[in-house]
Amino acid sequence: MIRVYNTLSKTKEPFEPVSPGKVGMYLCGPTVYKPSHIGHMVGPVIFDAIKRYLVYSGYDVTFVINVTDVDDKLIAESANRGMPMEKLAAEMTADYMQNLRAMAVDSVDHFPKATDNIDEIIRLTATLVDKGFAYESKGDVYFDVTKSKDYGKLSGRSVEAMQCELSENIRLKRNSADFALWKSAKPGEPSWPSPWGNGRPGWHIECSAMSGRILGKTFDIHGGGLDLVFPHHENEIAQSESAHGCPMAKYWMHNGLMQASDEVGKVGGRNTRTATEGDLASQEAGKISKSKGSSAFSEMLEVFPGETIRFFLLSTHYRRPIDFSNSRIEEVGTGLETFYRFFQRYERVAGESFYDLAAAETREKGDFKPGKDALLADVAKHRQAFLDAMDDDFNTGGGTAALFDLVRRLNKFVDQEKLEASTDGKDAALASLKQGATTLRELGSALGLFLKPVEAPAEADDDLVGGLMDLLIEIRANARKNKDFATADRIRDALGELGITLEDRPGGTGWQR
RNA sequence: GGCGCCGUAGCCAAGCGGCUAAGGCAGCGGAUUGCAAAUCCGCCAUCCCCGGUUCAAAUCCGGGCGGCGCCUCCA
Repeated sequence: MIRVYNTLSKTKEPFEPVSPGKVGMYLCGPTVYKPSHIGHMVGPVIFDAIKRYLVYSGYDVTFVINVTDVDDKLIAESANRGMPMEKLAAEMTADYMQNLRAMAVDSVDHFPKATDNIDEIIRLTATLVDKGFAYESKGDVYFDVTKSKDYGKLSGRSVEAMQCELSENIRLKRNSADFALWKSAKPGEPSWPSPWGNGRPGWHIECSAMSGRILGKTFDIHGGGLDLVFPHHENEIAQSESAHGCPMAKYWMHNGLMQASDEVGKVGGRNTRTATEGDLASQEAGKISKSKGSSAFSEMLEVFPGETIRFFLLSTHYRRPIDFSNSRIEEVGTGLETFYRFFQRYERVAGESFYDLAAAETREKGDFKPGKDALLADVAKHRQAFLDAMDDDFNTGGGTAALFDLVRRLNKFVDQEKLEASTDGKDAALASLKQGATTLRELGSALGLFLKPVEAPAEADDDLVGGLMDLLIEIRANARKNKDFATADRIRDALGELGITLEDRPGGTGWQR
């Protein structure tokens, strides 16, 4: 039984989809007016992992992330750049998509754009006006929060508490907390014809329109950053539920926000990372936000592999805020190496790539009977620990811990059985190892990890380097055979200075950059 | 001011009333190695403070202290 923390109830609830077996999931995506920063990746990575885990658990999941491509910020930025809004939006959307790919976020079924859904937005707005929940005011249309009896139920605010003097520019509204569904166009602004004149959608309405169109009036999971609880999600609820007369989403899930650690910029002096890489995020401590500014995520990807950043994001619970710093990601990367080294080890021992293992795609199929096999008994135990953690509100931190336990157990097995020296007559041990590795692949896949080999730091002359390395290793092997350790160590040390590490293993010498 | 979150080892972090408080990074000791690297084994916390509830609390309640978020645009 999966349990989910619901912001609406502030408790963990058993996860039971509206329609048995089917899950509709909507995540608030970006407003595409600037290149994405790491904060934009948190939600997509987490909800991608959640979708994978739900699919793994046997659900048929439809996952939607919207792209808001018309809004005040877009209009301002495009004017700023002297570029049509559509062109700016297209460029920034492309940047966003590329970043998602790098993070292995590929479980999204729909990326609806606001500008492709203007008709639906107008229809929904008209419905709200017809039903008396919204009113027109000089070409604008506002939602009247006093008409929604439970307005504030998500964020715990009361309409009364939000009342304040109506200032000059919001005199068009009846109450200060009312928000725009439709905004009349000023000259030169992008606009669409509507019953209220030319204009464009307000900020919140596109999510109500698109989630309703694709997932239905009531769907299962609505996600987003904690900062969206108010006003964005509160207003979505007001719009959708007033228009449809039924709950918008059953579970509201909010991820913690990424914080830029104040040590950013100071780390790295010690070893490999240098000061130039120090300000991938804001130099300022505190939340990474638009107003504070932070570097483009694409630049970060030039320094860290996508999978390392993904693992970093998944190594803690999604509701917790995460402090970002380069050193933290480096540490996580060090931990990830343990897995990658095991994959290479597995390939040497088993003669097949870890990435070619056909793992079960559902937890049901992945279940196996360990019998009296001591290794498999432990594998099953760690697998269960992983499932228990994930079932408990998608505790990816606990889940990754189980993954570490699992590799360690597998490495220990390879050591004990001396599989690296020789596998002759060890078919049974190999079979057990394969089952263990397959389980690791199964669980990793459920989080969107270890999907495909990390790209080697590709250098054009790999053949040449490979040939030279073979030669050096051969020369060194001869030296070692002759107890000429001076020569052997000279070779290893010199390579070390070039950033190449030699590993003498039972089966021969290997190397890595 | 209103709403809310957090405080577990040097650092990150799981844990949500009851087994010896997961896991990662760093460090130390050992096995292995010609020496290393990798791997494995071991060591490294009574959970911010003070009260209370309970047979039993890191886990619940109250009060402090210390971080932080939202209330305006934000994933």
